[in-house]
Amino acid sequence: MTRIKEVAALAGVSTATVSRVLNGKSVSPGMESAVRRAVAELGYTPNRTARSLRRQHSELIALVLPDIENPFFTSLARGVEDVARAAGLSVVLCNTDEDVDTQEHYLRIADDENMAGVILAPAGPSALLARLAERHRAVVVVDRAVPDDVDQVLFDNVDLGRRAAQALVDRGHRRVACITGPRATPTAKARADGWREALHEKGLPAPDDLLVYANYRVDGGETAMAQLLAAPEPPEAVLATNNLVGVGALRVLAAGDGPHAQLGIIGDLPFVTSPIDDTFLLQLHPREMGLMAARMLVDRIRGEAGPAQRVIQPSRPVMLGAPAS
Amino acid sequence: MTRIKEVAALAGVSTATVSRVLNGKSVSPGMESAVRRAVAELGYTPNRTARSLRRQHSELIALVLPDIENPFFTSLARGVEDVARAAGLSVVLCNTDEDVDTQEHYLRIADDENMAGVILAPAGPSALLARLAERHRAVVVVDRAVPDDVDQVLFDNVDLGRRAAQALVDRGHRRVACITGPRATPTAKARADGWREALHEKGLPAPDDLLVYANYRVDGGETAMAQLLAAPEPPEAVLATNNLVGVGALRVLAAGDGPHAQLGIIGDLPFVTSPIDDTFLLQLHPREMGLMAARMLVDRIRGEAGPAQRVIQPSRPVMLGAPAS
DNA sequence: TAGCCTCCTGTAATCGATTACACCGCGAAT
DNA sequence: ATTCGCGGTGTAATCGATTACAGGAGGCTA
Repeated sequence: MTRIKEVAALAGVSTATVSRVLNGKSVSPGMESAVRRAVAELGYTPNRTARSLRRQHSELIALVLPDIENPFFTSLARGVEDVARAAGLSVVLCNTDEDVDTQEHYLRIADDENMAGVILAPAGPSALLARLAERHRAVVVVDRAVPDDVDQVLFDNVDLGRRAAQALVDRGHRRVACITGPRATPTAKARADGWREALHEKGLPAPDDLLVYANYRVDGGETAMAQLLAAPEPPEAVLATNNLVGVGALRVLAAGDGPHAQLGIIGDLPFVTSPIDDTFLLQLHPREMGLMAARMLVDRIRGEAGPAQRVIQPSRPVMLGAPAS
Repeated sequence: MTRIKEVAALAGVSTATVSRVLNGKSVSPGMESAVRRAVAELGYTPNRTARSLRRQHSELIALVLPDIENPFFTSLARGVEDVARAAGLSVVLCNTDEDVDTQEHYLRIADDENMAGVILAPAGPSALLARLAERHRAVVVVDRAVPDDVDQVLFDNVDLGRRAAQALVDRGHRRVACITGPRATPTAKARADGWREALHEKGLPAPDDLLVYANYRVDGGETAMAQLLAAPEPPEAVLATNNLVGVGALRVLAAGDGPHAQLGIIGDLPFVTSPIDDTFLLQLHPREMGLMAARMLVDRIRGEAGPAQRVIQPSRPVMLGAPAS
């Protein structure tokens, strides 16, 4: 591989001058063109490890996600990637599998690699996160709130739950169930809280047997939906609070060997193949969330000061197909 | 952040000794325990940038993919990630969007960052790939063959196409269409070749109007399927040669306002929500492919010599639900 | 007891870039 | 004509680890 010394030798200048040309510092025109010619001839690109060591930060950002197989997070990753690429940064993708230790492991690596910044969708509370933020490393948290004083891009989860449940009630349903994520997940709890509030506001009961905590995956949605439909008095409508759970619920409905129920889903419904005319979708935009988070991160990396921001990402209610009679 | 000097000072030894303890070189028991105590007390972890510079390679591997939103590739990524993590490596995920220039850009970065290795699902021919391999950097190509002399993990695409088409013919269909990927994609062409061979072997015609080239995405499958079903003499069965195209085809069938056709899909059918009783699935295992590729890469990083390997990944035919009458 | 070998240990070189600092030359100001 | 200032340049320090090399202590052999 070519080194800066060889470029300097070929151009007949010092390494300092080569470096200055490549970093846009002022250099006399004659030398500049000599350097550029040498760079082109040798196909030189600077070694990023050496640069990172000297500059004390690399051109990498870490994107730490709970589940890279969930399309919600891959869309988010896509958004981050697009902004990062435009800013000359590369994305290191880390999968925590919802495990806090793994999360801490990757945050530590991000630190030890002198990465320029971190975007984290937390699997749980993190001690390292606060330390990173304190030493003013660029950090943005997405999707799930943390108490720390860092930039965050979030949904208003209570509001999401409320609006989705309201939409189902407004279609005339009185027994509206809710399938949400694990009890320990604040996001899941908040959306369920919204569901409960909406029912109460409409003067409807929200009994415990209409609320099911499931894992936030397809099989969780399947199990929960089957359980709800098998009840002595099945619900008229069901709210699934995330996209994978929604897919599971849709599968059970599509199998069609139980009572029917209208479905509401909070999420982005990727790769659905069944007709979903009668489904209410409160659409989230993970890609936009990723774009926003990455922009904020890039601003911080560029040195933007100021207090930590909390950005609430909007969502869009969509009715798919014709409403139920 | 803690530096090795501070650890050395606290333990009362030289930095060399600290480094040796951390890298498992022999050190006297007394010093070793003193160093370990100091490391624990300060919470020291070595700076990876400095280590990479000295060792001439980092603990990162690049995974360069054409489309991180395609579940096929996210499953593959998941497999790579699992092996990498176990080997102490982190994965840098790069999305080429099927663009060769972007691909070269990322390969160059992998080189400039002194990454330990690269796993590439090529969007097209690459000049850098050969150069990396020549300088015996660890490289593994997945999913799409390249002519270069590097390790590859592939499917036998002609065979996949043939077996899937055979299965549809064996169910009694005579007009079997094929939706494959872009004409320029060798994988797409190979699977279509297999389809053609199967029909010919069965003494059936494989006319051009039964072969549709689509983009390898959901909308490509939708358009192609709609086109096939709208033909004056629609096919009795349709083979979709990748999972996203299959999703698109399924959507059109599920909408149900055209003639019916039996579907065959080569892929891994993620997140499908419609009943797919009558669908033949030739199941691919991208996660296994990722595991295998990462294992081969790790072996190479550890210094394994020997000629470049070509591993053919198996697939499993699955009939979903009851066969058509 | 002298000579050698082994095993640790510390000092300093090294990886490859960026950049602080010193210095040089030239034009402007006095 | 001297001084000052300034833009441009090169030399060498620097980032933080790993590791080549030199040297010292101790055990073993002759």
